[in-house]
Amino acid sequence: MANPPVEAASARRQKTRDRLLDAAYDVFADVGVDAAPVELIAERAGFTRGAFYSNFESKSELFVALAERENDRRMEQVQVGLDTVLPSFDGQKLAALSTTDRVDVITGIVADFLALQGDDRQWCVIEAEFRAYALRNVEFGRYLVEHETAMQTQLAEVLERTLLGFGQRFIVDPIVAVRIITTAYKDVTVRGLLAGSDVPAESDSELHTVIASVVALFSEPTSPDAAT
Amino acid sequence: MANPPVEAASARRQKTRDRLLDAAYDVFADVGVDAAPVELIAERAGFTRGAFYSNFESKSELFVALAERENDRRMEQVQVGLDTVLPSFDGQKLAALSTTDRVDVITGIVADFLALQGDDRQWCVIEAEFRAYALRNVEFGRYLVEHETAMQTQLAEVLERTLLGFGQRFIVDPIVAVRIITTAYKDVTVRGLLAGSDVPAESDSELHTVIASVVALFSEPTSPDAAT
DNA sequence: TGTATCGAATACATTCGTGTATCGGATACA
DNA sequence: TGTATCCGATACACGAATGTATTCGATACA
Repeated sequence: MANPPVEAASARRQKTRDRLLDAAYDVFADVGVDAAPVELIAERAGFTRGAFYSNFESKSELFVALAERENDRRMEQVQVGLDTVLPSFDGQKLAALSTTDRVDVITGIVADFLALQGDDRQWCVIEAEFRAYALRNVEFGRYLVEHETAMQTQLAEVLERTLLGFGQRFIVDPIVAVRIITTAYKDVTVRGLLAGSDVPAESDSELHTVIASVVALFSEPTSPDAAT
Repeated sequence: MANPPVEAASARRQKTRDRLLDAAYDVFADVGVDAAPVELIAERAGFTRGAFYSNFESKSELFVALAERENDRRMEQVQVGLDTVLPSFDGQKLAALSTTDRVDVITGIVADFLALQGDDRQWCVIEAEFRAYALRNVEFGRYLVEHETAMQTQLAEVLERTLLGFGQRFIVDPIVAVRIITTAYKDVTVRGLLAGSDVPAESDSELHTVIASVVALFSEPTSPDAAT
């Protein structure tokens, strides 16, 4: 699944490849992967089918390439995002914050993280396509789980470090806590989209409840006397 | 969306309609909705395309009909399932159970409920298709949210009643708690499918953790002195 | 300036899916 | 037993999408 291009393509070639991938992203979000004609993708990129078949063997090859590009991008974004956000926390005296403020901090991190990971309409649609495809293709399924696990591991580390700043630590596998939070977040986001882009207020409060609860529940003071 | 057939079809007609829907269920799960040719559906039902077009105007009409049939079926299953399960609890002295046993009871109810709601491979694939389609079709999106909300409301009521048997009650909107549980459940189920039908043990324990935690966190004793 | 190469456009053959119009057989009913 | 009706099968016409083979233009390089 992770095959870097062996022969480095020319700059020009790379550019049209990218434009085709950009177009595919749009088209897939608009009409779905299966329903998307190669011609529409090429056309929206400003090319003809000739260019497409000169750059990709088939639509499925492009699909996989797109998945890898998008997933890699978001993984990078998350990593650099964390590198810039985290230092500003580590130095502070997080321990001095009130419980409410702590939850706000966590909520902020999670929201930032998940925004980096992508929460716009198009990406949600694409992700749904990925998921549906993955359920019908074992190899892609494994790849997707791997990617998602990597993302969740990232967030888990951040939360662990932040909790540590509070003098807290998880009492369950942090990745489980992260999964609860992220799936809840996705659920709220998607429901908002499905319902027709209203009820943003309710969504926010729901999210806050979830995050606050998970954090409160799954953590305990690090002071040794509180341990089981 | 909810248009019952005005003119009652003949028994024969209804039968072929059902067989076509059954076939569509399989085919959609196998190759996806968009990629499914009408011919394949008809053929797998033991008919030709002629029968299909005699019974449905188009594939999208069949798609909607299928969604409604499956959703309605599961809603019914859940309702009758609850009617048979609940009485056996209400009479018991649930309050006498230990905390661990209580969690087991809740977990059992949730597992039963979600199994009724459907957790086999095919249904998961179909649901993913529904979701992807819903994100591209406002009307269907609203319908789907409505259905899911109805299901969640059912489970919420059950859990509320059961907690009451424990002398507990939710301190947040029960439907929010239910959503956390169900999305976590779905997540675990789908990840299991994607990873290749192994790790069932790990999945179970993860689920148990989630359910136990949510229940423990979002409820409090009903005794008035414990209220905020 | 000439030439070779690379990359996208074009044209074409073909396959695939759709939808419709018509046919044929079974069933119901007199 | 005859006849009408219902319903699925068959045949056909059309459009859409694919993939490939070839052409054409631009850029790189001598």
